[in-house]
Amino acid sequence: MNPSSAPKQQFILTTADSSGASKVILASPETHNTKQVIFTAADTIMPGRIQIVTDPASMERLLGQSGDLSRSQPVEYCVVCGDKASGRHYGAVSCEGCKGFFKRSVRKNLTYSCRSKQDCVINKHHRNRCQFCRLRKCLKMGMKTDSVQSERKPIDLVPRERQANCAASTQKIYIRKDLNSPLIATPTFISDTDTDGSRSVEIRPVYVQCLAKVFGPLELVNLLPHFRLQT
DNA sequence: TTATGGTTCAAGGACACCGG
DNA sequence: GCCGGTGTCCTTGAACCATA
Ligand SMILES: [Zn+2]
Ligand SMILES: [Zn+2]
Repeated sequence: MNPSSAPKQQFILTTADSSGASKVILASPETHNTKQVIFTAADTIMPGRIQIVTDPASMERLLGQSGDLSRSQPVEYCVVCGDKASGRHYGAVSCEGCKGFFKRSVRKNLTYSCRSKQDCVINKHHRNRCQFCRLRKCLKMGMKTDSVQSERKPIDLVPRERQANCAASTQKIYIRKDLNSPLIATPTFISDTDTDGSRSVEIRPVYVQCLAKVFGPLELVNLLPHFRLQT
C-alpha cells in the first residue's frame, strides 16, 4: 500500500507494485456546498463512478484522517485519556489502561457514579479520579460493549461462522442499485446474477482494503450502506 | 487455483503494583 | 496485611498476504 496525497482533497492509492489494475482514486470535488467523495476505479466492469455521500461533519473528519496518512507514521494517542495508545481496542484507539478499564467495567457490568457534575476531565493523570466519566468517555469515543467477549472458547467448540458483512479475500463485493429507484445502494457479497432491472458494480477487495486504510475499517463499515451509484 | 507459512491486529489472561 | 482496581506484558485466534 502506498498512499500519497496529491493536491488538495485528492488521494491516490496504489498497491505496492503500482499496477494500474489496483489503482483507486479518491477525490473530493470542489462543488459548492456539496461534501462528497467520488470513488473511481479505472477498470471497473462498467463505466461509472461510485459516490460515497456523507454528512459534512464526518466528511471533514475523514479528510483530516486521510491527510495524516501522507505524513510519516504518527504516534497514536488514546482518544479517552490522551496516553500513548497501544492500538485500536473495542472500536477506539486507546491505551492499555483504558482498554483494561473498559473490559473490566463491561465484563462485571459495573455501574459508577460521578461525585461532580459528570463533566470530569479525563486525561492521563486524572483518568482514575472518576470511573463514571471515564467509562462514559470510553463509550462516547466509540468503544463498543458488544466487542467485549465474555470468555475465550476452545476453537473446536466454536463453529466458524462468517459475519454477514464480512467478505473473504477471494470473494468479490458488489454494490447493487436499481437505477430506477432513488433508494441508496446496498452492498452485498453475493455474486448472483442481476435481475429485475438492477445491476451490480464490482468493488474488488483490494479497493475496499485501500479505503479501509484511509477511513479505517469501522468508518468504512459505516460508509458502505451509503454508497450511491452515479449514473 | 490451492495450500502453506509468516505477519499483523485485536481480543483475552496473568500478575505485579498501588491505594484505601 | 487484605482486597479490589489498575496497568503492563504476554498469549491467543482470526484475517490477511506472499509464495510455492
Ligand atoms: Zn487511555
Ligand atoms: Zn465525573
